[in-house]
Amino acid sequence: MSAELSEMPEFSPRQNEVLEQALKLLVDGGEKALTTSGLARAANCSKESLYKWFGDRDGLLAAMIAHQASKVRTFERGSARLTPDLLREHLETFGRDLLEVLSGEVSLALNRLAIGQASREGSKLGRLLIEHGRRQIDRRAIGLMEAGRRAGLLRFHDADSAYHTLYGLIVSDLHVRMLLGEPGLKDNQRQAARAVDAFLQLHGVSTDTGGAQRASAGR
Amino acid sequence: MSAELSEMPEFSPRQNEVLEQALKLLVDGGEKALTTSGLARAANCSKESLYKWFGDRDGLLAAMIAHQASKVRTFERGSARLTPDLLREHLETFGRDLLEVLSGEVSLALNRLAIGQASREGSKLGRLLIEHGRRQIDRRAIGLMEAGRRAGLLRFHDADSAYHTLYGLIVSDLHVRMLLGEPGLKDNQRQAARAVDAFLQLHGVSTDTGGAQRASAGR
DNA sequence: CCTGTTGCGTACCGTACCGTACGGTTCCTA
DNA sequence: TAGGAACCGTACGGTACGGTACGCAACAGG
Repeated sequence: MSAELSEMPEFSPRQNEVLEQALKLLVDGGEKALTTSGLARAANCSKESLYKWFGDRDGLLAAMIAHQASKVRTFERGSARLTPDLLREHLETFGRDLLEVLSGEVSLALNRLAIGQASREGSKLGRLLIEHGRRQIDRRAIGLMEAGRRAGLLRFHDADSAYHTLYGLIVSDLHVRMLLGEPGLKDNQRQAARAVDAFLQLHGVSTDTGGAQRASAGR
Repeated sequence: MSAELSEMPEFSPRQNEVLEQALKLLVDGGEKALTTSGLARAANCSKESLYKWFGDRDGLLAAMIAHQASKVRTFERGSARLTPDLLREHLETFGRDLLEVLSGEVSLALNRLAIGQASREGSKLGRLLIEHGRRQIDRRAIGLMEAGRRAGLLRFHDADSAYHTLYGLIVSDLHVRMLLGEPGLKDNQRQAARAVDAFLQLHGVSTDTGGAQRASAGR
């Protein structure tokens, strides 16, 4: 689908290469490790080029976010005739993908960066990250919600609200904990399955999909 | 109750005064604004004293977390004979308090600080923050869970897991969004009520507490 | 009154980083 | 082949911060 293809600043291959190096530096060294000199050295380019291309250090950071977001395209499902089991499967896949993305090294590093800068500058990076990084996955989920309702499998007043419920059930406080440095889950699939069970118990139609509830073991 | 009164480093009144100033600087300037010189100037003390008292800049940050945590004592409810309505009320109060704490300026600033430092140094601050800032509130919630089960009002296999479900329903992605700079909710009470509704639908006993479900409007 | 302690104010040092400038090299184009 | 643009590597200036050292005032006890 790809309604509007976002403002497309898009960078040259060489610039993308540099941005990739920048992400690498950021991931395994934190913001402190991402210096213009260090990036120039690591990427075999000159500082002058960095400032010519990205204008500013903040411009570099914004470019990194745009670059990373451009890599995480999520496909809108063609959605061939939803069945209860198919809906559950799509929801679980969504949950697993969400956890996978949120626990990714690059995502964590960028979120840490934006959060660190959130105090000053009116949280420009934060808004950028929410816009670019979130819109895609939100769209996918809400599409799924409404497809489920159209198929008579889900029941809710507000798709956005239902989506936030699903999100909370899947992620809980895990995202913040990982941002603070705790390790992620061992089994994202299991967590997604449990969350979807609960979600369907809340918003699924009474004819439950495939055998009441599943196993629900401890965290 | 206050079982163990935590390791009690505890600081002198003068030191607490300085720590308070440090929090103030951190809150409305971010980490960049919290410099030793700036703190010395703002708190009318000398840098030498800062280093004598806290040893290090990281020591200062840790002291700030400990100091803030020492202010947020949460009372264990005496829990006089739980009724369904009382349980719901306690859960909603817990949810509102949780949202209130998480959206507090100081909490956000400290979380941002710890998250910014999470990459380097093995996320020492992050662990500190989770330990000091979270244990109290976790205890309170889990106590509530188990009291509810003992009274035959809640049904779950694992109190910890149920608590995380409640947490996710209450907070969803709001915490991260606020950390990124977005404003909080207008009505925490409403959000708490909706979360508790869903939670009781999942883990409450069939005899629902007072009239099926309440209103559930859009976010 | 003398002396030791505590803490304030400030000057200072080394370092690191942002941003710019300059010389040299490669590659494209006329 | 000549000219120019883009880029690399590096060096430099300005600034700011962490941490230390020194001078001085207030105050306690003998």
